[in-house]
Amino acid sequence: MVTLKDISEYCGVSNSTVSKALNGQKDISKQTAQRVKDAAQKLGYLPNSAARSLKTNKTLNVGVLFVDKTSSGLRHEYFSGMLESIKSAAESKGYDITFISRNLGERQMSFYEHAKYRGCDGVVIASVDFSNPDVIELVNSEIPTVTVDYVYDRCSSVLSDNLDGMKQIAEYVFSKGHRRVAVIHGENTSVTQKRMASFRSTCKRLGLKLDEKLIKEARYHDPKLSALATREFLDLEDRPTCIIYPDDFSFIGGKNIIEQRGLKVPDDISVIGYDGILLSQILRPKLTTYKQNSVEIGKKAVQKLIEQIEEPSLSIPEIITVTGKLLKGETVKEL
Amino acid sequence: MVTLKDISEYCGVSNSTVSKALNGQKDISKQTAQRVKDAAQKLGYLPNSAARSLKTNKTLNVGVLFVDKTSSGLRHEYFSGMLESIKSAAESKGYDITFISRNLGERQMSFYEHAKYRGCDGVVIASVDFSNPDVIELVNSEIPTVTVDYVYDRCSSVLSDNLDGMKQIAEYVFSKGHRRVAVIHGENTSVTQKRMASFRSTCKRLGLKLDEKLIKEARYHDPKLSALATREFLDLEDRPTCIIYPDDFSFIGGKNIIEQRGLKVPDDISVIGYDGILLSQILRPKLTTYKQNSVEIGKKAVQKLIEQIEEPSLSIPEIITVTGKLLKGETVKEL
DNA sequence: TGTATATTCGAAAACGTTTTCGAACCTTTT
DNA sequence: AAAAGGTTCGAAAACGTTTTCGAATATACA
Repeated sequence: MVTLKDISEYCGVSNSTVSKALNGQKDISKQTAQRVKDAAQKLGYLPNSAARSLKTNKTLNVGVLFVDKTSSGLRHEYFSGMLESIKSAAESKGYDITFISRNLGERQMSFYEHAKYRGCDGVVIASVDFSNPDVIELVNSEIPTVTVDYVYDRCSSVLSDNLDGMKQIAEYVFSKGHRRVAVIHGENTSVTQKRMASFRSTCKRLGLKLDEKLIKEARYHDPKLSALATREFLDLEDRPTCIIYPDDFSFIGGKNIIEQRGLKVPDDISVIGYDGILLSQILRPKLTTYKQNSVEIGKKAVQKLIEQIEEPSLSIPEIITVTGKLLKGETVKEL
Repeated sequence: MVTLKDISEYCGVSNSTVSKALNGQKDISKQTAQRVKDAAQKLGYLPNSAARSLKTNKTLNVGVLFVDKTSSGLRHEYFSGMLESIKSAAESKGYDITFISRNLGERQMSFYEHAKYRGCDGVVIASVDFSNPDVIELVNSEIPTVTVDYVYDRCSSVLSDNLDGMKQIAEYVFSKGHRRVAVIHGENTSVTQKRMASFRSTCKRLGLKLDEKLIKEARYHDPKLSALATREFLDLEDRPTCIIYPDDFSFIGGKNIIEQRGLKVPDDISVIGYDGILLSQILRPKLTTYKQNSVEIGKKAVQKLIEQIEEPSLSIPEIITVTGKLLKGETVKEL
């Protein structure tokens, strides 16, 4: 292994000079700095990150908390897309990313302990149970954190704009003349609450009264439950003219029931999804859906986190909202 | 920060005694060991991994090389599933995982340099361009590596059993009486070569001659290209009775064309996919497909890698093949 | 020329561990 | 009672950096 020492001996200068030259300190003359850099290049020097972070207490490493409670975690395109963008945003800033989990080998540890042990400079928290005490401990610790799609008091967060999403969906559907609009929503989370509040307020604003019978709970990313709800809707004597699904993937469950009944989308019934996954744009008829900007969300989360890490005094907790875009497909009929 | 020193002062013993007690060295008496452990617990001690790995040259950290050449990388369920299982397998052995990329901040570095800088004890390589010189450099370095779905000379690899996969598919299709069977395959990789070799040899073994016109190249995870190929097949005067797709997702492209022509699966034409993604089992009719065991693949890759890390002398390069399973759906008609 | 100021460098301490080796003590054996 | 062996512990070095502070030299100014 090539160390500072090798370079210093090669160049006939001291350890500190080499270190300073390589780190661009300006109390080293141009000439020696260049000489040192050339030697480093020639000898194939790589800094030892362990030694470096032992000294500096920085690791250039951010943790990612991604717990797959329903075990669909990374299989969900919203999250895998976000992860990719977290990864590339972090890389471009010189940070690596490491997954944070609850235990290492036999050793049981909390998320906080794990992050601290691994020396993460900060942690992005996404796709977890935000009521988990372990998560709360991490957020309240001295380690900078940014949450995605959930807001804690003293911690920055990046939110997909669920208010806008549902608003756009509702307005679009209503503008197409639909009045009996059913909604299948996900489990009771803050995301779901926002979407439903947005739906209700949009109805109210437009002076449309909504039928509580047309609202049913299912689960995100669970086509079976959405299929059940769809069946119940179709069984109503006064069935809805449009069904809003909790997400694109869940819609597939509903689609099966609809086709099984011999009904056609959108002629017999209109549907609309949420997420804008690749599949939604491949399906025919093309699915009308609200595309969440998971790439931007991941990017913003990392940017805010790194700002907090590098400028802790200047950076104040902030709530960043990322809006998506209504993708007008072919599944909502003009009435 | 609580360090060894704090514990040693608290207990009135030396640094080394504390270290040895916590690491279970046996030249420390039961009583003092327990006293030290209790103190560590009480003071909330966490070892400093940087200091530890500076000394030991181990990091308990494995790198994952996942380059999204087509940028569909982690969006592909095969890979996101594998990543999840890599993650949990590594965790259960006490290792964290870190993504390895080509550059950190402004600093350009090769994969090898990155892995070395970050001090990875080993690297799992998947979903990359295996002909990339940077990948080859890493594989030939002193850092233990395991590749997925590709074989290098002196490096262990874990392979999804593409020979078995295509064999099972072909045998099944032929057993259902199909004789004009079209194959759409992915870009020219070792995986594709294996699948096609398997298809050809199965034909030969069964004494069926295959029509080269019924073989077309598309790309993995690209429904548009598969749609094109499907159209060409359907335009043939003597069109195939069954189409084998490169993967389940690509099939959706073909499905659109088929339905657009007013044809029905499986009555008018049979189809079969590859991968066994969640979607395939939700679709109606349920897709017949070969489910690759991505979870097992990830797990085996990590196990082999850690074996290599911890027992370098005992561990010899090995090629591990993981078979999948034919999921008999409803898309292949009995002729 | 002498003094003040910049510039350039190096010695040494420090970060928190692990590990070697020897010292001290205790137990057993003869 | 002495020797031999085993057990338990600590001093100190080492891992590869960064950083402080002072020394030495060069430059500027009067």
